[in-house]
Amino acid sequence: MPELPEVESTRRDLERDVIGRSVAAVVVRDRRLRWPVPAALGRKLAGRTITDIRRRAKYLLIGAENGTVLVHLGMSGSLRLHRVPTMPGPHDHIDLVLDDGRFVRYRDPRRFGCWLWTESDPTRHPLLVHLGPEPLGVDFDGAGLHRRLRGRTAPIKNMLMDSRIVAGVGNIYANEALFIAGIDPRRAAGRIGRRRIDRLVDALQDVLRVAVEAGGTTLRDYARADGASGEFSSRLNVYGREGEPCPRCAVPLARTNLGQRSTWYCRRCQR
DNA sequence: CCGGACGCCTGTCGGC
DNA sequence: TGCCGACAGGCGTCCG
Repeated sequence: MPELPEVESTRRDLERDVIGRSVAAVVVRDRRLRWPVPAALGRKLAGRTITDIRRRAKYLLIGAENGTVLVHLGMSGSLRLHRVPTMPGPHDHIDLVLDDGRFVRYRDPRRFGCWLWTESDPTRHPLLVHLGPEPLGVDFDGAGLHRRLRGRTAPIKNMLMDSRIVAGVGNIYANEALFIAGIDPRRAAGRIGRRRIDRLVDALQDVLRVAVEAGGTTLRDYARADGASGEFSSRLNVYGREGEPCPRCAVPLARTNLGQRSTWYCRRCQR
C-alpha cells in the first residue's frame, strides 16, 4: 500500500510530535511480521530519546541515541499517534509508548511490514544498501535514469517499480507518472529516448510532490498519523479506472498485467 | 546479470 | 445466503 508519499506523510506527521521524546516502553503484541520483531527491541529502546525520523525508499528510520528502528508498512500498514489509551484492535501489533503517555500504534493486517533494529549505519543495512536514488533527491535526473535503463528489455513500468532503479515508487505512482508522461507502460525501458525519459522524470517528480502535499493516497487501510485520509485519491488519473474515460482524450482506459501487478493506461495517449 | 514467478498474510468483493 | 476464486498499496527469494 504505502508508497513514498504515504510514508513521507507519515514521517512528517510523526516527526512533529515524537522527536526529543523518550521511549517509555515498546509493547509488542504480535512479533510475526515479515521478519520476527527482535525480542531485544523494547530493552534497547526503553529510556532512550528519539533523535530523528528519516525516510529511505518506503522505509522509515526511527533514530534513537543507540541505534535505529527500520519500519516498513508493507502493503496494509499504518502508524497512528494516539494521545489517549485505546483498546488495540486485532491487527494493532506494536505500540511505541512515549514518556508523556502518548503512543505510536502500528497496525498491519497482512503483516507484510517489518520492525527491525540496527546499531550500525542504517543506510548500510542489507535491506537498504542496494536501493537506487530517491526520486525527489538531487541525484535523480533524466541522464542518470536513461543510463540505468540502457539495454534493459523489461517494461518501463517494471523498472519504475524496481527499487534498485529508483526508490519508493509503487504501483499507484508508476501508473500515474507514465500516464502524465504519455508513455506506454509496456514499452521496453531501454528503447525509450532521452527526451521521453526526461519527461518521465518530470512527471514522476510532479506526481510525487503533489501526492506528498495531499498527504498521500488512501484506498483502504492507509491513514495519516493523525488518522486523516490521504487526499490524493481524488486526483488519480488512471489507477483503478479501467473502462472509465481517459481524462485527456475520453477513450476508455485499458487494464493489463505487468510484473504480476494490475496496470492501467490509455491506449491512445500513451505510446 | 536479467527477467519473471512465487510466496508471505488477511480482508473484501463479485459471481454463481 | 454461502461458498470460492480473484485481487489488493510490497518485496525478498528462487529459478532458468
